[in-house]
Amino acid sequence: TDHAGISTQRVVVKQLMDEGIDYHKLGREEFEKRVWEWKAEAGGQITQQMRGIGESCDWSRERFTLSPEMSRVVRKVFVQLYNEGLIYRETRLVNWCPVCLTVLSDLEVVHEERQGNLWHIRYPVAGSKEFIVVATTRPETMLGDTAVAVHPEDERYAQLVGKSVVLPLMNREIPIIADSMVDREFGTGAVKITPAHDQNDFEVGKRHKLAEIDVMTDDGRMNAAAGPYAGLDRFAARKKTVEDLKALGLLERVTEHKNSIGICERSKTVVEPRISTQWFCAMKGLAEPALKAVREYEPGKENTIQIVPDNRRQEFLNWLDNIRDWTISRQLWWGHRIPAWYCGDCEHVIVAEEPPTKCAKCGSEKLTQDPDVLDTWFSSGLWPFSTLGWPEKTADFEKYYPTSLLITGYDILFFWVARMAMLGIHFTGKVPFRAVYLHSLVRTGSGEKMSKSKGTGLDPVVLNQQYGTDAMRFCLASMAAPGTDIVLSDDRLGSARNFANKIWNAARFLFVNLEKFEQGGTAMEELAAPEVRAGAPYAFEGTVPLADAWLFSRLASITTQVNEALANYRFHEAAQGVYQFFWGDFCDWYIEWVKPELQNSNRERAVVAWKNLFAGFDAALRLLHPFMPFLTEELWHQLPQASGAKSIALDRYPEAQQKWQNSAALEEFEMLQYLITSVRNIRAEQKIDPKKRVAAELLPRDSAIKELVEQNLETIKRLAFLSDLQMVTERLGVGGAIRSTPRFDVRIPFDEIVDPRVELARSKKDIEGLTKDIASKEAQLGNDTFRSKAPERIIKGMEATLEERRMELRKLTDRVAQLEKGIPSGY
RNA sequence: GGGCGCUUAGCUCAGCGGUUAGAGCGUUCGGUUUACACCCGAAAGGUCGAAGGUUCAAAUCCUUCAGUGCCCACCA
Repeated sequence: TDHAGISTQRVVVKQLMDEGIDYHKLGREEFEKRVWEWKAEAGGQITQQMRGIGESCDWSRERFTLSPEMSRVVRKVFVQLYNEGLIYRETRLVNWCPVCLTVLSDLEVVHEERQGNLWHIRYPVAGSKEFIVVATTRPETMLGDTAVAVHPEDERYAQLVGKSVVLPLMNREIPIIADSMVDREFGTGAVKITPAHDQNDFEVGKRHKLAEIDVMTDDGRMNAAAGPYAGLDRFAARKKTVEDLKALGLLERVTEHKNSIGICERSKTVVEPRISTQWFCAMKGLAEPALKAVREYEPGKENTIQIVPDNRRQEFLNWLDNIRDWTISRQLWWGHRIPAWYCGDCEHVIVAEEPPTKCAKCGSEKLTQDPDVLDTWFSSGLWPFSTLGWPEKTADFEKYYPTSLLITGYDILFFWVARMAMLGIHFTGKVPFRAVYLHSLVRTGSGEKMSKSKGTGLDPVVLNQQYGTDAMRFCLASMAAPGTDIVLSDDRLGSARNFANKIWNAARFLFVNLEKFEQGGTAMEELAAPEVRAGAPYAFEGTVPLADAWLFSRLASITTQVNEALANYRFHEAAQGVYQFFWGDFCDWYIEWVKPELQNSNRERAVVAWKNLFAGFDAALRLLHPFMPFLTEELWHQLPQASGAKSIALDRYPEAQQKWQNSAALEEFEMLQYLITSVRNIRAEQKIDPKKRVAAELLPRDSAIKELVEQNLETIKRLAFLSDLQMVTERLGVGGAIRSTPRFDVRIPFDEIVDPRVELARSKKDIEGLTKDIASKEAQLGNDTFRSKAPERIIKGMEATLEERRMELRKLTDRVAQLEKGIPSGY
């Protein structure tokens, strides 16, 4: 964890204020003590939360940026950068927060488009009755004006350049100068120059050697230099100056103007550009190698960094390309004190890791340390190596650096990731991480960024209580498509909770039935599938039951799919894959299918069923474990084969087994699924009494399918709720509702209460879809260019389906004709 | 002013060159089949923002446009 300089200081300052204590009066040392006390509580809370949501960390390696060890690294790094000339101290115009009372880096200033005004003010030209009209968005800063600038080639003002104006309200004479920075098109083409309060003006001031008159205090009020306005808040001063100008007849007009305002990221106050002496870090040289490492990334290439998702990579490169120097000092008390001392006698600056006793230049002992601290991100930027014991060549450092992966939100790509990349490479010569995964941010229902101050944040602890930690984790993972943000909804969370519940219930089914089975005298251990841990299903010698072969084949593809998704940081695909497998395949089909087998009076067969059931469940739990750690860990330990193992987290993650792939079983099982679904569909469509078992007829078109159905007849009858499934050899007539595939037709005859009109409507609708499809396929296959250019497998596949569809269409057309001709009486 | 996204079923979103476009929720119909109603079974619902273009083939690639969101930037 980092010490979060500004935010933490703000919190504690406020806390003190509530107690009626002014932190300035408390003094630095006492204040720091208070912050440490606060940190002891809050810091614990954060790691508690992390544990609560199931983050799996090596907690023994927890580090804090302000610890003595980390602080030592910070000083070492600072001194080295200083000696290399990369850290320097300078007076320039910086971003100042009048509430936090500190300088801010460019990144800590967020820009907001706001509706403002453009005030056109008359500045009287000295010794004449003329005016020059300037346009400004910040009239209060005119109190610090030291010139008026026009464009050198602007004919309108050419004769005025070199003359001066009398600054209204202050009655100070200031020059009219020419500078090409002025945009002739904007406003009046004449600009007031306030070097102490505007970046552009500051530069103009430097070029023309203008005085810099700071008219504000550090907390955003007008100071003595503002004359009669002294003491007024800057916004009150704006109002007052405008009123006074108006009274003097010097306000020509006011127009509306949209402009972007810099806001302090923490306090949300309008940031004030202010002249100040600060410490800076030169970035160009540091950025270059980091830029190279990211730009030259290729899989496997040494010392490069992969950024995921890819579009963030371009963002990263653009930012580093245009990087500007980093303001690293902060006027705070909570943080790493800058290791610089000033000599009270000769003003020499000493930068050292340890406090010096006397001035290196004049020997004076009157040394005072710089009161400022470093930007929090300075120490955070050292994280990957500072935490591993650098600069010592520790075993940890040797082993874990460069780290493999950094996971963080994209909102701190520049703040943190870029700085780690730059500093890591600079100090160790190696990239700090080989890959960066930038995850989505969770947004509110209306798509806004969550905000504590607006109260629109979602508390993970509350969500955990409402839905369960596993459900929340699974929900987040399943929605984490890279490149888009997540809008958490109750619906989605609810469905994840239902999933957790489903897993729980499936387990309950297993264990309840296991109890019954064990009473039959089989020991738990005998049901273990020991080879599962090595990635192989146990009961695969000899004849494999179809459903088992199918399940493990499905498992093989899901495992491949999940592993691939994880390797490519496509967590949502992984989560959705396991969901589908567990609920759709394992629960809805497999468990239902093997239920009777589990209590089969044939002991041997029952044992096989149990072993495979456990093996499948085991694999599913393992696949699910990263998403739902608590539930899976708990359930896994109850499985027979888990005995002795420490933790599912420490056991192996499933790898796809080639030998489980079984396309024949897949195809056969799907055929039976289709058969069962067809019957269910007819039942539902025909509103057959759900309590009524009906008899159906089946016309198999080849002996293989006939055999297949015969072998699984009892299961099919059970799952399709049939009293009988009669094999027939003759073509099925219209006397019922029919579903067809190329390999079989199935029919429920009319005497089982079937309404021919429903069947007729259904057939007509099917014909419509088929006709359209056939037409489009025929058109494509009839196209010579398609035939010559499209790949063979596409053409072959399309031809085959076309043939099937045509056959189906013929059958349907026939049936419709017959139905229309002779709907039995009574309907 | 630059850059990056997004626009697909009523809602929230996947899919991002190939054979009748998917999920969850919602909706409709049916259900006390000894794990689960936080459930089971079945179904309806989309000319994939608009217009052009590339291609044998486009939701998927390109261009323009229209909405919308975000990031970056020193237009007073």
